[in-house]
Amino acid sequence: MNLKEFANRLALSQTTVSRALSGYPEVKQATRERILKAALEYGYRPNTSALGLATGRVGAIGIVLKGGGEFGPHTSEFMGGLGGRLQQEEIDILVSTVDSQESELSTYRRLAASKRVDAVILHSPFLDDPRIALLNSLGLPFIVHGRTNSDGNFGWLDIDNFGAVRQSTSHLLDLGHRRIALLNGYRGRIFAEHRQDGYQTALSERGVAIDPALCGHGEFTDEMGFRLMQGFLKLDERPTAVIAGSMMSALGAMRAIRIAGMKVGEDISLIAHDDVFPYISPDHLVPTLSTTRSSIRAAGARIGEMVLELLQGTPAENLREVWPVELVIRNSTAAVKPA
Amino acid sequence: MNLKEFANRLALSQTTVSRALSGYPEVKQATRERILKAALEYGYRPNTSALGLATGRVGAIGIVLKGGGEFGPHTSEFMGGLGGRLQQEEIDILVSTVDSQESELSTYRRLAASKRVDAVILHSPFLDDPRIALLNSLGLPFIVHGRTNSDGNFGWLDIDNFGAVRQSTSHLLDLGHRRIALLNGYRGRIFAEHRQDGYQTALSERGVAIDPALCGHGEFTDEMGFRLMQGFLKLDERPTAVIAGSMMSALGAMRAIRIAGMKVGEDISLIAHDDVFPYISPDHLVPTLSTTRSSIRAAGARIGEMVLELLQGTPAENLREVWPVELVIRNSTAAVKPA
DNA sequence: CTGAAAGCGCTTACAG
DNA sequence: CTGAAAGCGCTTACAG
Repeated sequence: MNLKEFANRLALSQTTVSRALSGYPEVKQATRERILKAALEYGYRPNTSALGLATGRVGAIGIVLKGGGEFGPHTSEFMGGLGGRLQQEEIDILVSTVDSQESELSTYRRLAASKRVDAVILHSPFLDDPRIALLNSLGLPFIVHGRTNSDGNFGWLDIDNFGAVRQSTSHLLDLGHRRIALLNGYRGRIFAEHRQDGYQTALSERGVAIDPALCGHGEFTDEMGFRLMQGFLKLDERPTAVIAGSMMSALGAMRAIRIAGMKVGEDISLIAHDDVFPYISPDHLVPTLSTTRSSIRAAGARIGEMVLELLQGTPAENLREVWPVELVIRNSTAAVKPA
Repeated sequence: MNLKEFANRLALSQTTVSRALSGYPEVKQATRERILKAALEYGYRPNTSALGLATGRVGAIGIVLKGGGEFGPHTSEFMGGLGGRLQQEEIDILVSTVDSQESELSTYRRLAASKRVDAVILHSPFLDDPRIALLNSLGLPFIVHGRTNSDGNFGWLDIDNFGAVRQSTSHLLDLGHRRIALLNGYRGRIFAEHRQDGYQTALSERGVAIDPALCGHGEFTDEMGFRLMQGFLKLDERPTAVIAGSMMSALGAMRAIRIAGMKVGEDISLIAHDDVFPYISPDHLVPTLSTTRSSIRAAGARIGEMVLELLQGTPAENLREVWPVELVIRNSTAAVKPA
């Protein structure tokens, strides 16, 4: 059923019906109520394409994901939060899959030229990120999940990765550890750089030298945590403590430690960054896992809100947030064992 | 830039330009080439909303996810495959988040009434699924990932869950196991019922009684695998073998087994269903893990293709596939230890 | 092979 | 408070 037919049934003009449905003030209360009730009854909804043509707004927010690796648990949780917030305004998420950086850029061009979305969300930014300049030149509104050094006036939300790892490293130093390994993301990604900085800052503050052999880089998966940890354990002088970038890498690291015949929280201390996955809680591991905690789902929800604010006219420079990260001590961390 | 302006620059009519871009045959080859080249140069793309209004096709496929639990690794992999296939036709995935069965149904009504998508993908069907009847009555084309007993003419793709678990159970029986536990999904979901049937059939074939205490139900997560396995290990007569529903539950089960001081592949045999996650390979576990294998990413890609075929007019009854599942023996399965 | 024009289903200035 | 009509940017029957 389209507006014409729906208005006819009510013996009203399309104008009045449209205004009532859009919440415009100049409709008599009684008329509005009658229209709203009928819309529910007949299941009338404006055609999105027509609405998009007439208003320029399509009610969808875009996110571009690399088919290979970016459909993971972090993205899922983030999208759960994002979608949950957008759902309240009946805005959907448009996911475009790409297989390379190049096709990611051309996808933004496509989305902008065809006016397929009202805004996009950029994630996992690099130190200097070409996507920023592109989106600005396309005039496609966006919010960045993370930060970047790239020029441009845009909103973003990031967690304090620097502070998180600085805290966890300091805590391990307090416990007497000096050989502390870091399971980090790939270099070039801002969050990984920030974590590296936090790690190095904490070590430098105590005059502990940095050993590059203790810095691993990879995806935040069980398998990568396992493999990197196995590498650490093979070192002549193995670490006595590890900081894992995610719950997934922590699980992998714990497997490697156990298989090597050692105990987490006794032979090796472990702190993980916890993005708060509903299906894997640090309290239910054995031993319970000390973590730096920040809900990526909550970040997704807040970014959804920021996009809505952006589209309502809030200037991008007012949409910038750094979320603090909390260190939660549990049983996976202990004083270093005397040699 | 819109069509009018683009056509003006080329000194052609909108009609000719539109036809050239849509690949209609009645355009002179030279003209078409000139238009295609210019479109690339100027970055012209038809406005999706206008296209949607004019043609009734919007170039997006919908999928509705429950915000709570359905944004997980299985969904991610599936969507990676789906998106990868649809991307080739520049079709995007529209994700709508909901928080209940009820709001899922009303979301399908919204998507249909507002013509927001060309088709939807239904997943994790129940034995008798109200969504089927709704989508049929809405006239919204759809493909089901999984099967259902619900009436209605629709296409679907499913893996042979019955055969998979029947095979793994039989193999464990061949190895002399009689106490075999099953980490299954929630009852009511078709795939879980099929797996249960495969399990029971294999046991019955050998005259082995079914012990309900050995049948666990839950999400396919590390944590759920861990907790259910801990429960099994506390039984007076513990299982000597376990079939895990996913790699995630297998990892959790392995943790529980190790923490209990036992060895996988010696004290307890383990077979997992492997949906083939790129970041967790059964060959890299210790011990390597025997699995029943079927790529959920490949299923996503094929379902993307099936949706495209459906939209091109292939009758739904020609779009039905059951994929066989392969049992791969590795080192986590061994003959039962003499008591 | 090419073009002028109607129509897709809305919103929104403008008029009353 | 309500309505007639232009316009958003395409596609496509119809005419040539």
